[in-house]
Parts: sequence; structure tokens; C-alpha cells
Amino acid sequence: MTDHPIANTAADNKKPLHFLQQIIRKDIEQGLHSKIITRFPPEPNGYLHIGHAKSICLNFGLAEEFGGSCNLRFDDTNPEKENEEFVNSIMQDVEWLGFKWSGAVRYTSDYFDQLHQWAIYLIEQGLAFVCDLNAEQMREYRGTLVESGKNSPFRDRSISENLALFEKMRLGEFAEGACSLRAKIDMSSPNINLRDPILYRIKKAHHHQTGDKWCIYPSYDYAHGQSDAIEGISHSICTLEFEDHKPLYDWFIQHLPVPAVPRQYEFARLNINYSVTSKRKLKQLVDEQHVDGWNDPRMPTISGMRRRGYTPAALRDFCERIGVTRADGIVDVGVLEFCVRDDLDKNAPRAMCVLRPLKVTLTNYPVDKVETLTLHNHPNREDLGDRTVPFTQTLFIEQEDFREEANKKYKRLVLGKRVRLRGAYVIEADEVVKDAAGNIIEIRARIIEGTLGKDPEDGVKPKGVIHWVSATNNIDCEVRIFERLFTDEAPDAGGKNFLDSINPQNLEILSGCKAELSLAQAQLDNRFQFERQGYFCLDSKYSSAEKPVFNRTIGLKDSFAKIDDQE
RNA sequence: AGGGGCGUCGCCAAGUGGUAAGGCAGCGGGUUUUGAUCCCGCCAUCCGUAGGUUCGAGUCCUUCCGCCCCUGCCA
Repeated sequence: MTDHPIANTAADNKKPLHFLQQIIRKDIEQGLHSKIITRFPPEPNGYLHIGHAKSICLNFGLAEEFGGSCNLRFDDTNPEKENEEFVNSIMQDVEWLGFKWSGAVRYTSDYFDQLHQWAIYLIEQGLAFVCDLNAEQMREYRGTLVESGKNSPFRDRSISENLALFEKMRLGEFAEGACSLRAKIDMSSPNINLRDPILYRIKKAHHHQTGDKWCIYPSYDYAHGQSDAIEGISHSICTLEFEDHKPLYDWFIQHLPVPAVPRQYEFARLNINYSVTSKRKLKQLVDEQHVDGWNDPRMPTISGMRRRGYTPAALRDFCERIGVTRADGIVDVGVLEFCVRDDLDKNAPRAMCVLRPLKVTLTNYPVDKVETLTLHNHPNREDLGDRTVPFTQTLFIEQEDFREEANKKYKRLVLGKRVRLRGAYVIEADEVVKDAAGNIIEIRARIIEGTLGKDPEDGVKPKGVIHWVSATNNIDCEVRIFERLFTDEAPDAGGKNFLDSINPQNLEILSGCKAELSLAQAQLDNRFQFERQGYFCLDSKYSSAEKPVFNRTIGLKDSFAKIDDQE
């Protein structure tokens, strides 16, 4: 946290300030706030996803930049949809992203007493009434987008009658849906949110925080602004769809004796192509078992990305790069992938693992010899140290790294040609062994003497470098390759059913993969680059000491794939 | 009797009347014991459209077009 009140993170980076940073800077310069307070206010009715990450980075990031603080507040006004599991996962996700909320975790339900008192105050002011219209009738009275609504026949009940009725509501004397408490604003307003909105409804539901204390619960509109005011929130940041709610937000603040005047600002929510970011759809993917739970590595949830191996730093960088505006858009998932690769390339130690093994026998290498080679863990970070890798007569290389014949673009092992084994010798392929069906099952090759750390003395340099693993000293493992969950760039656009574009090949499970010995020490939170393959981490659900399971977080950028396609 | 927003390169995005930043993607080249990384270069005479104001407009005014949100006792 900076000790200077004015943003300097952004200024120091010479990054232009987005509109919220500009608003806050101005507010501070004009002395409107000595300290800003923001809040991240999720409803605990599902797991957080990449879109929430944007909101988290924004709210916590703004607080950090301007020397303020940010609260975590669960907007728990609808007990029917919420539970403690979601509360816990959300706290874990926020912490994992690297943010620390100010003080204790808050709940809108912490303010139910105060909210209730203010509701009584509104009734006393003649600004709220108990309405007996049922849901269907209320819809009729509300009017439409182009037609004015009309007053409820219960709108003119006396203050004392309203007070008595509201108390009966609270005491549980009415059935759910029998009546509700409404604000008395304007049934002819062009803004439907102002057409006598509901403040309290009856829900005889057990609440995960307040138990059975209440059977009436405040609506989002009635609770949100007042909760902001109670917490002294200076800038209440939400997404664009709440813009029409702002006049109502302000109406409550204006008519209630609140301790502070928070201001609401809206920004465009995040959309990413080849993905869906709606809680309803993510829940459907889980419920219908298209994926293996909320934290499935293919899910755009924070817990899914964590399990897949994405890093908090990469996610924060992503949120920084996409910017904050009021313009709707769809960010290319490639930007996210770039951020993940960028962070992992800089920080992940390297290792070797052969996904689809092809046996290579070195005919001029002793059968029982085990040479211990030392390899750097990172090509340009000495601080990551070295490791040893055993080199033996029989090895595994990648099936796709050998061809009997190939054009000059192919830089791997070709029959009669040379290739460099990463960190080891240059070898030359002499012979191909095939099974009865004609499949290549073994390569017989030779090491070129004196090529450990040196080029061949005869001047015939190999065109490429491939990874390898000893066939006798390795660990067997499973590797999971994830592809895009959807084949359609916009799975839920228009009238499309997003389930129709689920990628049938979104998961490939490879068994019998051979990893270098050092990987036996891998821990759950370690991330590796398997050279020439991509970035990997152990799967928190399926991996065990007996049977390691690696998730491919993301592949390396592959410009050869394009060239190869053209051939 | 509708209201509220938004439109700058394929994608994201600066720009706040003085002559179009940056990132991703892409394309060319260099380095490289990862076809990775890294480095260098290229990539909008034009800002949804048509007018207008001005010495000067992406920025101001008007017109039209397109897209998003709002008719839950969800948030």
C-alpha cells in the first residue's frame, strides 16, 4: 500500500488512468474523501469466475493504489440461493488472488436490524407501504416498458396500519407471497425500478448467517446502498446493468438518515470468447456433468483456473491489461493465455516429460551405464538452480519427434540424420524397428562422441533439439490435456444454446507418460515447463504419490504448428 | 410513454478542440542446446454515418445507423 494519497502506481508506469481512477483522483484532489473505501460484494450463490476476478482486481486494486481500503461483503439477502460452501470458496478465491480485505468479512445480513429500522422509518415518513398484491397482480400494475404503471390499491393505507402490517410480516403471520413492503415512489416513472419497488418480501427460509431470526428479507435494491453507507463506502462500483438502479440507490440514500453518502459507478462486465461467464450456465455445466465440478480445470471459474495451474499474478496482469471502460466488448481468450504463459515462462522451472513415448536404443552406449547429467532449471534464471538427470542406453523420445523422412523444415530426428538431445548428446538415427502392423516401435541410434556440451567435431550440426527421458530411470504418470470447452467463439450469443457448441474433444487423458525423475519431488503448488510441451502442474483432485497426474495448464506458443499445417 | 448506456486497427484500449499511445493477434528479420523466451522492424491519412461550428474536430452541435441493459416478491 502506498503512503501517498494520490495514485502513483499507474502514474509511475506511465499507464493512462481509466475513468474510475480519474474520478477518484479528482475526488481526492478536491478533498471529497480523505480515504477511499471500496467493496467487493458477491452474493454467495455460486463460485467466482474470471469476470469476478476483474471486479476484485478493480475494487481491491483501486484501494491499494489510492491508499484506501476494500471490504469483502457477502450480499446475502436471498437465503434460498445461498450457502456456506459458496461463502468459503469465495473467501479462498479472493485470498488466492492475492488480496486482503479490510477488517472482518462483512455480510449484508449484519445490517438486517438497521435495515429493518430504516424500513419502519420510511413507513413513518409515508414513503413505504405494505402491499397485498400478489406477484401476478403486481406485474399487471407495474405497466410495461412503454406504458405507465398504476398505483396499487393498497398504496394509501395509513401509517399506523402499515406499521402494524409490517410487524405482522416480520412475525411470520403471513404466508410467503401474501404481501410485501414497497417504497412509495412513482408508478409512472419511465424507469421501472422507481415504480414502487419492493423493499421486503416474506421468505420463510433458513439463512446461512442469521438462522431463523428473520422471515422477511430485504431486496438487493433496498439493502445495497444502505450497506454501503453503513460501511462508509466512498465508491460503490458495479457493472453496467445496475445503471438503471442508481436513481433508486440514490433515492434511499437521500430519504434515509444514513451515516454517509456513497456514490455508485458502473463499468462494463468482462466477456471472453470461447467461454461463458454466467453463473446460471456455469452451474448447468456442473449440474449436467459436462464438467467435473466447479473447479474443473476447463471451467472459467477462479477455482478451476487455480486447479489448472493459472497463477494469481497472471490473472491480475490480465485484469490490468484488458482495462476498465463502459463499453461492452469481448476480450480474446488469447490475451489471458498470453498472461499465463508470460508469468509461467519467467517463473516455472523446466523439466522433461515424454507424453507419447517412442523407444530409442543407443547402440554405441554401454547397457549398464548411468550418466548423471546436470541441467539448468531455467535458461535465463540462474537463481532457479540446476538438477540432475540420468542418461542411459535406452531412452524415450516423443513419437512426433521422429520421421523416417522429412523436408528441410523439420528440425527433429530423421532416419540417417542428427538431432540434439536436450542437455545431452547429439545422436544419429540408423535404423527403424517396426511391428507386424508396420508401426514404428523403436529407433536404433548412435551418440556422436564428444558432443556433451559441444558441437560435433565433424562440423555436422544437428538442426534441432528434442526432449527425452531415460527409459529405465523415469516416473510413469498421467497427463491431462485440456482444449477449449466450446468450439464456438460466442457459445451463448443470439438464440444459441451454449451446450450445442461444447467441444467434444475438450479433454485428452494420456497415460503411460514418462517424466524425468526429479518430478517425483513435485508438490501440488509447483508449476513446471515441460520443455517443448507447455506448462504443467499436479492435479489437486486426481494426483497421488503412487500415480502422479499432471494437468497441462497451457501449451507453449507453437509457430511450427502453422508451418506444419501449410505443408 | 418508454427509459438508460455504448460505438477509435481482427480483439482490448489511450485520447478531455492542435493534427491517431500502448497491449494481444498477425507479418518480416536476428539471437537461441526449448520451432519457447528475448531482440529489431512492419501493422488506422483515419476515429459507426451524414451534415454543421472552428484557422483547426476522434474530441463541440445536429442527423441517421448499429449494439447492449431495463417489464423477478434474483443479484
